[in-house]
Amino acid sequence: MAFSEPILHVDMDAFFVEVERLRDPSLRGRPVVVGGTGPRAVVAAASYEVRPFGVRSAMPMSAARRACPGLIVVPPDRSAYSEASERLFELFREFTPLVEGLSVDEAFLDVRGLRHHFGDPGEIGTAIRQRIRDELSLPASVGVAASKFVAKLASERAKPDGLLWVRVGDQQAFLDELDVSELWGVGVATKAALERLGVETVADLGSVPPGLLERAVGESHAAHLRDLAAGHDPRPVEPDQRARSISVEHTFDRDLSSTDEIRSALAGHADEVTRRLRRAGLRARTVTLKVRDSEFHTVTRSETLAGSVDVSTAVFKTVMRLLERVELGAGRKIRLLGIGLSGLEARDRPEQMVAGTDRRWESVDRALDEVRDRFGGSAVGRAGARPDAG
DNA sequence: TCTGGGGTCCTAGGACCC
DNA sequence: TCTGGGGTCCTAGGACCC
Repeated sequence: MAFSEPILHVDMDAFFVEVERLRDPSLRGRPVVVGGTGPRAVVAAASYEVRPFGVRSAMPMSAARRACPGLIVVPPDRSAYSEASERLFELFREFTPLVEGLSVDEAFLDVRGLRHHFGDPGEIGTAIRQRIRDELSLPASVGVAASKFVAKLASERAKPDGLLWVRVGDQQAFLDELDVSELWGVGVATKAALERLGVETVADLGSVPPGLLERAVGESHAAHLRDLAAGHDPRPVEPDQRARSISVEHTFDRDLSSTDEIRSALAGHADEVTRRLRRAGLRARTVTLKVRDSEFHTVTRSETLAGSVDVSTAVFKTVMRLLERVELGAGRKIRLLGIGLSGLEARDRPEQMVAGTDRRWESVDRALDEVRDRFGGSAVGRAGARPDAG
C-alpha cells in the first residue's frame, strides 16, 4: 500500500537566527534579527520574538529598529549557514536520495520508498524533525501532502516548530480558505490584478469566468493558478538541479560616481563571481551587468560570447564593454553594481577559447583561488584593474 | 519604510535561418 | 519583387521566491 501523501516539505524556522543562537546562547528568547549594519541594510532573517512588532525579512533595518526597540542585530555569516545547510542536507539524504533543495534551509523529500520502514509519512516527518533537533539542535517545520505545492503550504501553516499533514480528502477545504497571495507565484503585482477581479481566497479563484483571469494575469500564469487552486501539481521531486546562473551584486553605502571606484568594484565582482564559477567546475557563455542608479532605477546589459569563459579578466573586459552601453540619467550616481553569469556548462567540455583571452591569467586566478580558499575571501586583494583589462 | 543578495522563470521583440 | 511561417537564439525587463 503506497502513501497517498508521499511528499514532505521541510523548512527551517528562522534559520540564520537559530544558527547564530547555537553559537551564542545568550541570544535565545531575545529580539534578534540577522542582517547588515550599514545604512542601507535590510533584515535577512527575523526571530519569532520580533514578529509581533511587525518585523519581517527584507524590511529595511532602519524601519525594523524603529518598530522594535531593543532590537539585537547580528551580522550575517554566510559560511556558518552554508555549513549548517550541508549537514542538514546530508541528514535528509540519509532518509532518501530523492531530495530537492529549494534554498539553504528548505527541501522537498519524496518518501514513497520508505513505507517499509515507517507506518506513514507523518511518522517520517516526525522522525526527521527529531533528528534535526537531536543532531543539529535546530527547529524545523514539516508539511506532508500529496504534492509539492500543498506540502509547502502545509509547512508554512505548521510553523514554528510543527508538523502538518494534509490528507488528500481534506486538501480542497485546506486550499479553499487560503488567501490567494499564499499561492506560489502570487506576489504584489498578481495580487493587485486579482483584487481588481474581486478574488481574495483560493475558492474565489475557481469562480472567475474563463477568459477574465487570462486577460488579467496572462495565459500561462492563469493556467498555473487554476491548477494550483484545484490542487493539481504533478511536478515530481527532482534531485540535483544544477545551477543556471551565478551572480554577485553589491549595494554601496554611498552612491558611486568616479570611474576608478566603478572599475575597481567591477574588478572585485569579476574576481568573486568567477571564483565561485570555477569552484563549481563551470564555465559561462553569457555575462550580464546590472546597474541600479541613485533613483533606484535598474538596468541590465548582457552579452553572449562566442565561447565560454571562467577567467576574471575575460568577464571584467566584457562588463566594461557593457558599461559603455549604460546611460545614467543626468546627475544620477550608481547605487548598485552586479555581475551575473549564465549559459553555464561543465568545465570538462572541450574548451572554446574566446579570441583575445590571455591564458596566462588562468594560472593567476587559480593561484588566487587557492590562497582565498585557505585564508578566506579577503586574504588577497588586487592592486587595481589588470593592465590588459579595459 | 526607502528599499540586500542570491536565485528562477516568463515574456516579448528582433535577428537570423530555412 | 514581394512575401509566408516556424524555429532558435539573444537581449532586456519584470515578477517572484527565500
